[in-house]
Amino acid sequence: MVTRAEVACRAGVSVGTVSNVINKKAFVKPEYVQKVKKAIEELNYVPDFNAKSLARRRNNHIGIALFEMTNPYHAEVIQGLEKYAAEHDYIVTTFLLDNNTDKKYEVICERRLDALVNFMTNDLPRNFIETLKSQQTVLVNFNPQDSFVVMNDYSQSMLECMRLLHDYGHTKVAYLSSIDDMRYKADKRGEIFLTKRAEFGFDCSDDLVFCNDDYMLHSEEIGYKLCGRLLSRRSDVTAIFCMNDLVAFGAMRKINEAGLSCPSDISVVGCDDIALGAYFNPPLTTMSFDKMKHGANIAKKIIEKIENTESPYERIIVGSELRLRGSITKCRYER
Amino acid sequence: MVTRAEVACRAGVSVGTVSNVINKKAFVKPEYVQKVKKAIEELNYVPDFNAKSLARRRNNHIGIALFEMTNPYHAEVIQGLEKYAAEHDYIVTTFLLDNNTDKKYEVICERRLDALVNFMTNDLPRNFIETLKSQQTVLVNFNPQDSFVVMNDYSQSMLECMRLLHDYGHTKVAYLSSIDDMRYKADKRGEIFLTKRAEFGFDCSDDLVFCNDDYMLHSEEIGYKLCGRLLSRRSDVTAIFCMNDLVAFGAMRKINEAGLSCPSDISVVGCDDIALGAYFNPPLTTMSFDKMKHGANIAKKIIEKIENTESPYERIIVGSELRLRGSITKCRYER
DNA sequence: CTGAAAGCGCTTACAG
DNA sequence: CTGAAAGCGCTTACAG
Repeated sequence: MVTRAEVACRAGVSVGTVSNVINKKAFVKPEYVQKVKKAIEELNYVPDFNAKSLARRRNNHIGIALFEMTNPYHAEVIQGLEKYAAEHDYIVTTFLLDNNTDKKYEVICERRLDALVNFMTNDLPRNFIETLKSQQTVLVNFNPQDSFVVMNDYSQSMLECMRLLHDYGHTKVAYLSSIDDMRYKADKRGEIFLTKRAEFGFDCSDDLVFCNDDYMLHSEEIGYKLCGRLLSRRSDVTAIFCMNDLVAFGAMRKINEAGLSCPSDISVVGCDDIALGAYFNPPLTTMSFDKMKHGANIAKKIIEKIENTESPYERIIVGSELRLRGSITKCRYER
Repeated sequence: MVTRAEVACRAGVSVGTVSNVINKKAFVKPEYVQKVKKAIEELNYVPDFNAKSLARRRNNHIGIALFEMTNPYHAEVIQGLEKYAAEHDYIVTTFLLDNNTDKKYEVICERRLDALVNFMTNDLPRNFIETLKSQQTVLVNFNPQDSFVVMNDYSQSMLECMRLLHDYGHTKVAYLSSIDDMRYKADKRGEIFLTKRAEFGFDCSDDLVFCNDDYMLHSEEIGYKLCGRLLSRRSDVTAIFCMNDLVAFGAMRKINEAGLSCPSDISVVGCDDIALGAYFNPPLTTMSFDKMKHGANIAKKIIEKIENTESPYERIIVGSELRLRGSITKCRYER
């Protein structure tokens, strides 16, 4: 490996000067600039970012805490995030916190990340967060007082969809949540469904709401399982809100296996508009927002905060719109 | 940030000794071990992995070159890879090479990765590869002479499936490839289809084979597009092999939109068995292999090679098995 | 404007 | 077995 010293030597300048031409921080006599560039070219010199990091005490490294990599929703958000980050010389690495988490908390801390985005649904240990804070790591989706908090505002499209189902004559409308009971009520979607369903004339029974109780399950499995419970408890259900598209896929599978049909027997609505939703049969109605742009926005906030500690933590709110597709239709009892 | 020096000071030993107890490389008097551990505990000391990397000239960092993050196939493989890697103290970061690639090649080189896995379908520039080699980066899926090469052996399940379609009375069988003409023939699946279809009595016309010609498209879009071409050219087709499950989803969508039905009009077979395939309507028949385990195996080979340069580059071959589901059935003309 | 030098937080021969 | 010290490849005040 050729180092900066060799470049300096060949260019006949000091290492500091080489740094200055590479980082364009200070003015360097054009003649030297040329010499240095030539030396870099000839030696095929590639700077060592890790050494740079140590000296600058900044890594240009953003971490993402995830439970599973196979959720296309996160994949799209991360893709947008990593794209923006890359344009600003940051790399982003994902940490799977599905097992052996204590060790992984350590690993994350040791890497001295500049920022960590939390996409887990369960809580992370307090001392882990404290260590991160003491390292000045910029946090996303931890406690509001010391991190950015990303909020999806589904209220408009949720209401729009509820109105539509009402107009279609549905009254036995269920809700399947991939998060547990407590969180479900805090989640905007759940809250709106709970508080507004009476207004739309929906049946307000408790047994139309099902929450996940097993953290190890993937969303599609959750949807499948919860829909099974729903059908056995309330065979009169005619429409289902699902907390995300994967839950909806699981529910649709269960509906098919039960010998029923979506949408003619049961309408299904998902959330997040992952790319494959439009490819399903029937295509999935869902609440959509620009996930790539959202990811890029998160990255932007993070980088601003890293490069200017003064910039405040705030909420990042994203709106959504209803994407109407074949998975919902008029209530069968209305025809 | 508390450093190793402070720990040493509080424990009344030298930094070297602290290193020795942390890394367990040399025997340290038990009394000192205790003191050091106590100091670490009290000071809440977390080692700096980047500094360690610089000194050891090894990063414990594996990179993955990807075109898109939303392909669930790669997601699963990467998940297995990252899990194994994490257990061995490596982190893995993905680099999206979908745009601005020159800059990203630089970034990758600057990070001094210990290994890079190539999941791109197009070629990477020679000088990029050369730089990586000069850095001793362990390569996967580059040229066979200087990298591991991962091969999926679909031949058994491919033949099994061809036999089944034959038994079901299909003769107008198409193949949709998400990679271009040249690569398609080199790919095992394509090769087998091409060379064996006569044996199974399939129609051997060229216009039953369609290859992708647009690198910017995602697999599901490719399947949708190619299936459109296929249907307009050969409305008599009764079965379709798709190069992967996403291509199959695209094809199925097109079939539905054309007013046809899968499988009663056209049987569809995918490849890779991504998790959502079983959730489709109809559930997708596909060629399956354990992607997590496969990813873990790649990680294992990589780490062996990093930690023992002598260990040779070899081929990593994975077998597959047919996963029979609802998307294929008897040829409609046979009933 | 440029060079010499200290420093970033570790590891690792090398003496003792 | 342990400590002092050089070194990893950069950055960045500080003189000049």
